[in-house]
Amino acid sequence: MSLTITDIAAAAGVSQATAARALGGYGSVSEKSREQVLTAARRLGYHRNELAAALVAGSTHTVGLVVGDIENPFFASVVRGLADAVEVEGHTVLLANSDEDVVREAHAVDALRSRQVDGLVVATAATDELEHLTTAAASGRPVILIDRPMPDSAFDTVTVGNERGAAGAVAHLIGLGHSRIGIVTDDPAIASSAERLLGYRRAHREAGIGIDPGLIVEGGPGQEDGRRAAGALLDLDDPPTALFTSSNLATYGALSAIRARGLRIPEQVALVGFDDFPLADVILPPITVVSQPVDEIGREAGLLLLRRLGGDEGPPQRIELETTLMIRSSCGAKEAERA
Amino acid sequence: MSLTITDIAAAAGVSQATAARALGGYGSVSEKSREQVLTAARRLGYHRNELAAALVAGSTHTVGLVVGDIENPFFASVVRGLADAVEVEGHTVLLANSDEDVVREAHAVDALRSRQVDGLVVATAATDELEHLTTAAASGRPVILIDRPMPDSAFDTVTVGNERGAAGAVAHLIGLGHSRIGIVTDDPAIASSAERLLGYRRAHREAGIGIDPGLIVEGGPGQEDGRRAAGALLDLDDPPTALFTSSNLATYGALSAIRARGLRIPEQVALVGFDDFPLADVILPPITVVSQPVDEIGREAGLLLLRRLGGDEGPPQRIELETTLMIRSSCGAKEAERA
DNA sequence: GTGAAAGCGCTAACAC
DNA sequence: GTGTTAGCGCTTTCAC
Repeated sequence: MSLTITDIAAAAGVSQATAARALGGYGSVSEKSREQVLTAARRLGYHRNELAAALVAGSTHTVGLVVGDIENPFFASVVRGLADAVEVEGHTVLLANSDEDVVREAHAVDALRSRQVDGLVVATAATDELEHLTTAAASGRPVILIDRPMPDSAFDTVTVGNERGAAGAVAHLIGLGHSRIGIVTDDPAIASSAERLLGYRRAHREAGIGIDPGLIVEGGPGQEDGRRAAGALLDLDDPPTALFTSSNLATYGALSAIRARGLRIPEQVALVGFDDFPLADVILPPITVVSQPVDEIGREAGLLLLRRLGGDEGPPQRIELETTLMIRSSCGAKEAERA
Repeated sequence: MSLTITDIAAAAGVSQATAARALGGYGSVSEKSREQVLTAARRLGYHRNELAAALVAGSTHTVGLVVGDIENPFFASVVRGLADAVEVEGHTVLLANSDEDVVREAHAVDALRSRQVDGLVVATAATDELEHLTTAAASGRPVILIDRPMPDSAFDTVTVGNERGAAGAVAHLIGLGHSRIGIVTDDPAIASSAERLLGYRRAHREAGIGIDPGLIVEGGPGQEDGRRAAGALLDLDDPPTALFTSSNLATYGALSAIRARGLRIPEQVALVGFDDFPLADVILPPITVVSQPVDEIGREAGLLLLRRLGGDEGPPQRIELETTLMIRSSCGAKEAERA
């Protein structure tokens, strides 16, 4: 259907192998035949079939990425970071959504593997049923886990300091005088969410403040989950004076719940979110967040993957990136208090 | 390296061809050998190599998508819509960013084509140099253009009623008493942006209001461009009383410029944006926007692509989706005025 | 229904 | 430096 190397070889008057060498840039070809082949290729509009090349060479120059939801700005940035990082080496990203569902994730991994991706980057929704990931890794393809830590696994991971970041945010709230702080968690089965809850607890412990279990509410992956959870917190008889939301969509939901009740931020309820988001510094009031180096997560995963593809056989890497507390105005911190 | 059909065939005690038929679900296989093959495959953990299959069958079950910027929520939703639509038929999305640059776009198209995608969906940054797209289409692979109309081309397109939508938004502003309305355009070379400007003009014309050319400012693809452009408008000696922003990132930028100047919306400056965005209805004040059916754009493109892949040889389709004016509070419209 | 054999477009030995 | 010859893992005739 399309032109093949053989067509170009014929047009250039050389053998198929020589044409392949000239086109592929490997082996040795005389300047003369090189030119002839390249000219013929250009003239006829030849397009290389990477598939055929991959079938024999064993590399598709394609990396698979599985995210929970591409519409989540966090993942969008991860995609961007990964794409930018691997693109410079000629790789392209095959994308799949899991909708935070382990079964769909396994399907996605399968779909990507069957397309022979060189490696896989996945923000897994799994906690224990890692079989689809271990078998993928066992097949010899590097698998890099992002965002959600996997302490006892042999996978390379790129994560952020969830516990430390969360603890810092909650400590900030406590420092501002809050002692009843509600937390809207993500799905607690997701390790990053669990770690953020750990940070919440640690900050309380270190400040010598007890935790009212009723102030810990389980959200979920979507904005609506966050809205519901934050709403439940705000509707308590003795509501918290501050909210800590465990993900950007949870923050969206909390914002929505707060607005729906006509509450003023930070006077009536303070708010800190984990993960920065577009407009966070533009809306009124600007929202204080624990900012994650989102692009960098994707970039580091891409770089690590590239290293693995380059033959790095070292022990599992656990890259942990730092978060930054971006103090804006949603907690009532005065300019002077911003360290 | 990985298991092949031949391995399974051997394990099942049948020929490679029979195993392939059982595994591929084509041709005719007896119930007995079928079972044997499938069992062996499951037991050994066989994974089909789609590449090899694609090489002979001619379909990779992969569609290419080129967007300007995956971090733009508009494109993120398009990706989601497309992925969901094609996934049900077993296709996967190969994603590439163009950064709104025609050269990078051409590279992206090349990268996707060489990976033998079955079809291409692209939000092209091109206006006249369509060669990379026409040659792609000429190669027999369906190419669907989204978001940006291409009136004189032979491509299938999925767009929205840009002019109508923009005109409606501006008419809304005029109806509220505004006569000095600034517009922050996207790159005017992009057809959708040009159409939105046309809508802006038409609304003025139909209302019998003259346009001050100084009120038309060119933005760009990013938030920063919008901020700069909106800022220029606001800093005019005789600034507009209302702003119409031509894209969501332009709206972000305008919001930022407005906040930086401490202006109140809508009292000191009204605002309508083209394209809805997360939090638009949650921030204060909620922002009036021309909402596009974003998921549907991707979905329709996916469905159309699937139809083309299914053999539909009909004339170029031009699907134009409707926008909706979401009246919120950023223009000062009273509840009563909301039709 | 099943097997043998050819071939998709390419890379990679291996001779010359 | 260049051509010949094998495959990569699969689908697809074509006999049987």
